[in-house]
Amino acid sequence: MTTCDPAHDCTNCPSRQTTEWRDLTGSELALVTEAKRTRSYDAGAILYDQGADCEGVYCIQSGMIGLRRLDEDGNSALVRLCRGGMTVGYRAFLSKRPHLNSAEVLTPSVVCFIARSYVSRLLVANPQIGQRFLQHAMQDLEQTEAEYARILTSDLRSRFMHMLMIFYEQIGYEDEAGRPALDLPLKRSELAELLGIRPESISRLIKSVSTEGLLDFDDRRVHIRNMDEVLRIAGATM
Amino acid sequence: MTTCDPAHDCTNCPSRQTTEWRDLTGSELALVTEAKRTRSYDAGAILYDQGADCEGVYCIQSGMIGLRRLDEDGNSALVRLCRGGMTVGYRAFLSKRPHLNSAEVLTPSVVCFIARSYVSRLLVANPQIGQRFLQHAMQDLEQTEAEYARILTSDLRSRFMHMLMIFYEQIGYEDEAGRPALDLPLKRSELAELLGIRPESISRLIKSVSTEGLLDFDDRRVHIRNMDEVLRIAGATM
DNA sequence: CGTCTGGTTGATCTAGATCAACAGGAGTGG
DNA sequence: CCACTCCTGTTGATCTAGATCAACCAGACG
Repeated sequence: MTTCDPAHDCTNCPSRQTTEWRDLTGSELALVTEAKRTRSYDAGAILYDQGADCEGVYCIQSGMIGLRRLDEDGNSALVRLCRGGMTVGYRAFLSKRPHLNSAEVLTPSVVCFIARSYVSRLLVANPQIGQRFLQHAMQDLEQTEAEYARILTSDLRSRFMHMLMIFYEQIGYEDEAGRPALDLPLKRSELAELLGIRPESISRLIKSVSTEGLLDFDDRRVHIRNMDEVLRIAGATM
Repeated sequence: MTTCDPAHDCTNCPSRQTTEWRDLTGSELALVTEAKRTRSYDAGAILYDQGADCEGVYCIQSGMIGLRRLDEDGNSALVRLCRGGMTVGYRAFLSKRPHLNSAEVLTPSVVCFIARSYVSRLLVANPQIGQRFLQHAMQDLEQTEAEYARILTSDLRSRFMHMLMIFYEQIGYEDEAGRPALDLPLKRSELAELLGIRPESISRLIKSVSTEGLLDFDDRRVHIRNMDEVLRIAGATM
């Protein structure tokens, strides 16, 4: 399921500049490099379980991690997606309480684990890190609240288009014909879990926007045929 | 619309113990007492507008404030309720960016305003305050994410019951007959905005749970007739 | 007295849920 | 190699929860 690859060195890690670790000094970096455990994970692997105590934080180098929330009745929802350059599991660390979500590997990923004790040490050594965590929390809060407001006011089609545009911003490209395109990193059922609907409804939604000529879906590949209209439906504030 | 009442003194303010100001020392408290502006607001007043720059933070002494988000199409949703002992407007202060929501007075309220410059000074003088703000952000994030997950997985009836139970925890009491009861602080249309539905749907929802004998609604007064069942529908994790 | 706001009700429409069937791979094991 | 199951996705038929539009009612307030 997982393999270990200790070759990575945080000093040159390209992801680090976007994480809370960007302010580390040379000696602190050396500490992290020594402390971290780098591993590759296949899709389906679990970084940590909802309800488990926090053992440390996870720095994503590449791949996609989903934060999943399970309720009492066994319903689950994907509440957040995390990609390379993001740190997950930090909230349980800061709050000193159990994880509220589980972290599931959605696409093959390379992730560095840094144990709680080291993070604590770094936090004491470099107060800047605390600031970065605060910023991270604020950013997560803004994003979640925006999605929350969107779900209360917008219909499904608008939320679906918005989700696609988020993906496009992150991993969009131009196809051979110069058209905007993207390769969805998730399967249909995961898209459904992000929107809080059933997989069947995703199928029908895709079919309807396809027949209207807005987008072309070929398995996970999406070609955007009418960007203006897609953006209009998704809503101005992207 | 509003009246000014400078008589309040933060030193004895009962709300302070639950806010980020709980760690203030004597001299810092004196600064706040001097800096703050205490006012009474009627329902409908606006503390700040979505998109406006942050001028300071608002300490709620009593009453209920709603944070409202407006989207491009003019749809609005109530994304958060804030009561006495809570500080609002702190996020725009921390992020140094415009307010993402507007703050609207929902029931007559007494609110202290503390200008940005003073908050900055306090933040420098007492680093504990920064910690408190981080905790506040983390708490808001937890709450919003929990609601977000709930909306994705639960049906309307469950969310409605959950909302009522939240109110009950905060302002519930026992009626003459010893039954659990509460007085809703909001009008029907505001309840609807919290759930992202139409006022007509709230009416019908109330009618249906009433005829089932779960609850009695008399205008804004609610008597809970079958607490076990209400809790079951609301979901275990309250 | 008229007007306005907040709330309820009725009739109808529609978006998703639900349940069931089925199709195409990808393994897996004979 | 084939037969098998598992997994993912699609489609169809039907049902239901809310939206929508319209009417109406009660109280507050000029």
